[in-house]
Amino acid sequence: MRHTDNDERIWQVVALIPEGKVATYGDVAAQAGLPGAARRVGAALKKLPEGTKIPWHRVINAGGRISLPPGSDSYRRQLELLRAEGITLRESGAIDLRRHRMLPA
DNA sequence: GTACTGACCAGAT
DNA sequence: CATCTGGCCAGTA
Repeated sequence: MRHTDNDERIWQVVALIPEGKVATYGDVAAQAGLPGAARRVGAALKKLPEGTKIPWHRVINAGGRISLPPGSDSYRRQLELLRAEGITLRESGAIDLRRHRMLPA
C-alpha cells in the first residue's frame, strides 16, 4: 500500500483546521483542490497512523454528524476528542455547523 | 480487464 | 424523519 499525492494534500488541509472548529469531508476535498471527491477524504483519513498529530476528528459529514458506525470504538474516540475541545453534539446527535464549521475565509 | 465498495453529498421522493 | 438515485474516484477483489 502506498499513499498518494492526493492523500498528502488532504492531510495538509485537515492539519489546518483550528481547534474548536470542524470541516466537512466536502469542504476538505474542495480546499485540497479535489472538488467532489469527498469520499477520497474518508479514505485518506483511514490511512493515518494511530498517534498522528493530524486532527482527523475535526472532519465530519455534511449533516454535521460523525461519519463512523455509531457505537464503534472509533466513533467514541472521535466524540471524546471533539468534546475535549468544546465541540458537543446537539439533541439530534449532530454538531451545530453554524457555530463550529470552519468557513472559507 | 470488469465489478463492487466506501469515515461522502445534494437533490428528489 | 427515511430512502433512493446519480455522481464521485481510488482501493480491492
